[in-house]
Amino acid sequence: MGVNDRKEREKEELRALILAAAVEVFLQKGFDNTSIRAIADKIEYSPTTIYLYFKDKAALFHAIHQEGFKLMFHHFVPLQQVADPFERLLLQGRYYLDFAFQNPELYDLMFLQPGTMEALPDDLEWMEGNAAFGSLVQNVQACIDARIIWAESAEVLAFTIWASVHGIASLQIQKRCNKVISDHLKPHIATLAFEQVKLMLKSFRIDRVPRG
Amino acid sequence: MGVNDRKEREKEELRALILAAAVEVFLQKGFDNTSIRAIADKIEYSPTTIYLYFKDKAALFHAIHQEGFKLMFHHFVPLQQVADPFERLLLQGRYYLDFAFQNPELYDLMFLQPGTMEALPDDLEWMEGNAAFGSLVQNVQACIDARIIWAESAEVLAFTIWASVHGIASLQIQKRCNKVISDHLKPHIATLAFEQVKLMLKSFRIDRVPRG
DNA sequence: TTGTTTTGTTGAACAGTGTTCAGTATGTTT
DNA sequence: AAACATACTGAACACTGTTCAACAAAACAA
Repeated sequence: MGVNDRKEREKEELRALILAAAVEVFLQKGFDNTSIRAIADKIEYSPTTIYLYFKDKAALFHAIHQEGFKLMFHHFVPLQQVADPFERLLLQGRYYLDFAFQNPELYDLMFLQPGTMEALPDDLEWMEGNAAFGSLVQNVQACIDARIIWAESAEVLAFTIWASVHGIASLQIQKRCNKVISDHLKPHIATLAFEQVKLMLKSFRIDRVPRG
Repeated sequence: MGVNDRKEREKEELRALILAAAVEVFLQKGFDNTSIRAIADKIEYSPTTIYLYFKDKAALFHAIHQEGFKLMFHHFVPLQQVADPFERLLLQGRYYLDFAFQNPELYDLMFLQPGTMEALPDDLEWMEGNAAFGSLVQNVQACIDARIIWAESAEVLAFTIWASVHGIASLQIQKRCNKVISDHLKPHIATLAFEQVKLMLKSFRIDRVPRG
């Protein structure tokens, strides 16, 4: 049935078109101002049509959130070229922050908007998040195996690291930094952020020496 | 002019009544489901009336956010009894996490919702945030002065600490933890969180010794 | 080539939202 | 008692997400 094949292809294309328009509107107008009608207008379809390809608005946003992870993984590709585990861990921190600062709206959707998580049922897995966190755990484990870092549990340490980096990204993106940090520090928040990550990661090294 | 005094008092009372109802609805129904009409219904006033006491919905939420900080400062009062600077710092981390875990909706409004910050004009200060962060900087500075901790800048280190703690709270409240962390760790996230804070703060101590 | 059925799309409507403005009703002052 | 000021509200506007009956076109059957 060549006809069905073509139809399926067309259906997939329209879905992709809707998703692309949704991403565009989302990045341009932000989370709160992204309406189904605005997306429909952009591709010159009726708002009703969108509901034939996505269950509801939450499902559509979940699809955008998946696109965000695709972009993030693409951002992480160069890491595989780095042989030294600790260097790789450091660089992963830097890339993570880079991604967050360069794509604040996407980062917000991926890690901050609660609605995005409530969209997927309780028993269903958060595949994208697991994959991202899993790669961090792996890198931490590599550092432990190479006796560069000591930790009881790679997962717990990975979580600590993730929380720290995410905390910085979150405070910046949610605009809590600019209102609290001294003026002379503001221009350097991005570099400051990475310095913090370096400092933290180094504090877990076995060979670290006391300061002072 | 006893009449004007009374009127002013009544006006203040109604404002407080609206705010109290707003907090109640907000804590009960969550951010997205808190509507002006629902608040108006609760106190049996017209929705229009609310606009006589608050410029718009953002201003109302900003007032709720201020209430949240009042509660948080109240939560922090016992800290003043702790003489040892490092103990005080540790305890501040614990109390911060306690507050976040016990009042997830309020914490969300105070530190995560971006709209709350956009409500106050650019040139205006974020008083509540500055006060909270300021007290952290003070405690860090006290540790530095007592030569318990070493740091180039108390402010930068305070920011690092805040980011770490906030990161944990954020991941938990935005429900990113449960989808990523192993099942056997989930019941202990609260204690785990504080262990992380302890670990991190201890890593800044001058007298710390290398592990392994 | 007809008639039938399936498929893709939509206009109109519903219930809800934040917000505004003309009007009312009440209390205070002259 | 008349004039004024104040506090409040009903109705409306322009949005929002979502649904459902209607419709056109394409695919299939005869």
